[in-house]
Amino acid sequence: MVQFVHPATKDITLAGVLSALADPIRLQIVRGLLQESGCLSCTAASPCPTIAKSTLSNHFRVLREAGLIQTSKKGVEHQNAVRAADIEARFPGLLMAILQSSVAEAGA
Amino acid sequence: MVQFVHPATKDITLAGVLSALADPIRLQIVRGLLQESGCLSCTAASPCPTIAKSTLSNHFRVLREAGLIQTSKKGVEHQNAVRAADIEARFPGLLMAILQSSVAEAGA
DNA sequence: TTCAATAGTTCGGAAGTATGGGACTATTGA
DNA sequence: TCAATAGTCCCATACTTCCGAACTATTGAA
Repeated sequence: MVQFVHPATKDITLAGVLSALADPIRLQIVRGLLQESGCLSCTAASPCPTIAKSTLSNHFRVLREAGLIQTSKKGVEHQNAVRAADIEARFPGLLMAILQSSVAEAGA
Repeated sequence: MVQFVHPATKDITLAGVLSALADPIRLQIVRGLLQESGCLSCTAASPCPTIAKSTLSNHFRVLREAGLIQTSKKGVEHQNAVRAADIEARFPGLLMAILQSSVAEAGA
């Protein structure tokens, strides 16, 4: 049975998006989610295995509250997906610009 | 006599840019600087007169360290300018996307 | 049904960060 | 030389972030 949990924020704010993605770990989580067809459990989406579970949970909470991801629960796992369409509707071009900058930085 | 002070960061990082602009006051400072032909003193660029001088000074330090602005000293005032070309060279499209999102948010 | 395993959340303390008041520096103009 | 102005520096308080430990919820097996 799949059910939505932790309903994501209704109103996505710019400050929320920027401060959420200002953290390199959260940015990598979002990048990972978009690459992997957009659905991963929390631990699977972790960019670094040494991060404490509680810290990771906190990062996902921040991403949810910023309206960047939506989480549904399937069995014991949580499935996380980027709300790409909602973000694009609210702030056209923003997410892509940030992700491209992230690629540019990694490539440098 | 004009002289450069507080040399701005050499390497502009994405995390630095995002966390600097995640603060609404700093984002408004950058918007204000770009509107007013890009040069304003610290107090003139303050979006809100009730902010403490020390807090404002701190915001400008963050913007400088993120590489977003350059500060030169002319007499008793500091002149601040957005390093638009440097930012564009490092992260094409990023600053414009953020500023347009800011306008979109304010208009909503 | 009971028990263990797994996935996340919540709590609390330690460490880091932001805010603003007051003292300080530097420049100008009287 | 003195007062005024623009910013910076320092410090105390308040707020965040990180992690370990305890907790909840779901599944699957004995």
